[in-house]
Amino acid sequence: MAQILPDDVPDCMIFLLAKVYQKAHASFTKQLVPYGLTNMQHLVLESLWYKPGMTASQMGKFLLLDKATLSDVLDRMAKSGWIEKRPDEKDRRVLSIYTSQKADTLKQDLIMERRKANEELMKGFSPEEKILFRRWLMDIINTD
Amino acid sequence: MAQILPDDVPDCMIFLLAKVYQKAHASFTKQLVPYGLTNMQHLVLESLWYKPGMTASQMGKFLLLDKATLSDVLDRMAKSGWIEKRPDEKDRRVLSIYTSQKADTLKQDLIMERRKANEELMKGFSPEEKILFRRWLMDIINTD
DNA sequence: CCTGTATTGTTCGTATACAAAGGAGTTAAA
DNA sequence: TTTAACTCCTTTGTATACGAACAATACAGG
Repeated sequence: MAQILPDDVPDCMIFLLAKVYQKAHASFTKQLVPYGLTNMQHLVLESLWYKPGMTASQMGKFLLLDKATLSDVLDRMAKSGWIEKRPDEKDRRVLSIYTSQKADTLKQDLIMERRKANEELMKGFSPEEKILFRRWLMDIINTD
Repeated sequence: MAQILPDDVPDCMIFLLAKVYQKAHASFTKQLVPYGLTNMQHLVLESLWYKPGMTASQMGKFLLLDKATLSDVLDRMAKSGWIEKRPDEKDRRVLSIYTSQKADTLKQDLIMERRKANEELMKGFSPEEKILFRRWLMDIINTD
């Protein structure tokens, strides 16, 4: 266990959160290289498996992401064959998003990779600590 | 307190960490608008107040940031007058970075803004919980 | 039916992020 | 002292992120 951060630096939770996320993100990114997926693209697939046929707008609300961000991500994923955008017949403004066959074939593997990433990240925590830590993160997100 | 995240979504710590960071980042970004600074630029200033005259390379190691990322950030900050890059006379590869007068004038205000952001983010936590939460974040960063 | 308002997704502009490659400078070893 | 290896910073290419402006569409009220 390397001591990367000294203890006497100015106390900044935003910095610590950025670094924890950076670490988790980098680790999961490496895990996903064999699949040719990014972290964000994996997240989109999981969200579609959770709620198939979501519109871009619904997905943005679900994943708390700006529509501009999502627009680019979905565009790349459609081009690389991970998802399909189907125009809605009732409302021609809307695109319903579906996972592709290619994505569905890898579903179990990809879900497993996420579980592995979770375990790796939290491996120093006891089961009780994991639950409390997760609870605290949810609390921060849901506060205000 | 709005319930943004339902409880039955797939368990993904990376997503939760991303959202917690996203929230903290967005909040601090708004706080910094009156100064014309970004979150990252504020971080660079704080690091320079902690260790004046750091080189870009040292700062990258200190802030755990890629040199390519930092190169752009420092360039923008030099152009907008927040920092000064001074070539090192001993080693001409190196640039020593110093805060500008303009930055130093606002030092106390800017440090106060960070403190305020910390408090706001952790306002639902007891003092003991804050300490434990911070400890856990540091542990994750320092593990491996 | 028609007009003002709201919503959906795209595009633009700016700022992170980081891998990889490149140019300039330094150092160590032969 | 020459060269191989290393270090520092920049540049390029790709992927997030998000505010703002926009075109197309939908809808509510008059």
